Amino acid sequence: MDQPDFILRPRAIAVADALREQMLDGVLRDGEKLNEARLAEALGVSRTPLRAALHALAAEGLLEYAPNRGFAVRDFSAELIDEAFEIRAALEGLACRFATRRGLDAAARAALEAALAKGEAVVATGRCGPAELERYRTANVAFHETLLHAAQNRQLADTLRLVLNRPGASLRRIVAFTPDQIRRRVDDHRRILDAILASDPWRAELLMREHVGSIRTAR
Amino acid sequence: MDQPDFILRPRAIAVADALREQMLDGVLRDGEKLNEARLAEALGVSRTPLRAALHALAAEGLLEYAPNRGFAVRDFSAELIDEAFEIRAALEGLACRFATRRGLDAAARAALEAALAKGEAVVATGRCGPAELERYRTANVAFHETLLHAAQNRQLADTLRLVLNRPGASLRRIVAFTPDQIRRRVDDHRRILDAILASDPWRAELLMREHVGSIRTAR
DNA sequence: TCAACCTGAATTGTACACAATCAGCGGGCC
DNA sequence: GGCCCGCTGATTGTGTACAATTCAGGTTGA
Repeated sequence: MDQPDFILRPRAIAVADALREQMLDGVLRDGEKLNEARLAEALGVSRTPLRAALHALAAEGLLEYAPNRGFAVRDFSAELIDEAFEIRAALEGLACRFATRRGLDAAARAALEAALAKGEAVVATGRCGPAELERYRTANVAFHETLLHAAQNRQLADTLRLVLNRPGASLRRIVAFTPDQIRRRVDDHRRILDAILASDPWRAELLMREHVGSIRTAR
Repeated sequence: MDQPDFILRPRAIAVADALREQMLDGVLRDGEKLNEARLAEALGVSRTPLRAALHALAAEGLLEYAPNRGFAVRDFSAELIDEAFEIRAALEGLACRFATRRGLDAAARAALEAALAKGEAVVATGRCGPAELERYRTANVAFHETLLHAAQNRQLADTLRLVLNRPGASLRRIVAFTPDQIRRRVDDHRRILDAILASDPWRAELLMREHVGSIRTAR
């Protein structure tokens, strides 16, 4: 949505997106060394835009870079993912406080209510097959993204985006697999929204922080 | 220290560092459009490594990028700097908690004590001329960097580093200009260290968060 | 007067060729 | 046998040429 598709995106940008995707999907394995010539051919571009993308991804922290030795996929062990979740919890808590302080506009409020309702509808089924999990996942992503947007803080959005791009720390990843767990997480969302609507920034922050932080240990 | 100087650093890396420096020093002005050909000549390199550096800096959030339209220095208004300080406060608070949870080794403890003693020595003079401010600045940087290192969390270090690189949010920037203000900030450091040594992670986090957050409003 | 539209100069995006550096390995030396 | 040295193929780093796109301006037409 940021990039209208009638604008031809430079290959460097498209390649960076593709690689990010491949890392999230696990096509590129942890610690894997990236050979520029082979990778360029596989992606159908020359080494020039590829290298620009690699430098960008290294700056984002997704790749390791050693001079004259090339790029390698950074390995995200379980411990590192735990760390990422704690950072994510702190930053999303912040976003929640900012959004509360600033106040929700009608659109944001409607979007949050809709996401919440969708989650509660999943809970109401009492089931948690693949279809339910998928519906819950999209509701969850919508809830968190809407809140981040409502914080209207681009620095925070950028910083958080970097953390969310880490494999294993993505918003897409859900940790609730039983009806009770989903119920608990949707209930978290309800309370968070209540705190925001009650204009209680610190409570909103605390609840969000706890909500995200609980993912870490819930594995 | 990360990069022994007998390794010849690629131009792309050196150029990125130089540009970062120029942005912190205000040589490159906010919002300024960067012309690749001119910039490359000014830095004495070709456009190839320059463009790699630009893509990296854009990924770090220091530059704006628009396809086919090039790179521009991101402008950091007072409001954006406030936002950066709130993020910094949250992340440094986190670092403080991690360091406490993990426990300080002898070297870290000694370094923190030394930085603190240096700050207290400045306070003891009762003066705050340029020399005192400079001594306080180095003590302050040492205190915060040591703590970040002691957290032993590379993801957090990377994330925080990005925020610290934002012009105006740097560690080098000090906000205490009267003896009383310096006294207060050194006293903050003392309390933070006390909490860490007392193995009180949450108090350590809270104190650090307040300490950094107070910079924002202290302007 | 003003908007739409050419047009070419400036600027960015990409490919490729070549230089610099590294990793693996075999041979000589102690 | 173990260590150092220098070679060689492979890989990364950089410069340069050219293609693609944007932008400023002047021109034309309603």
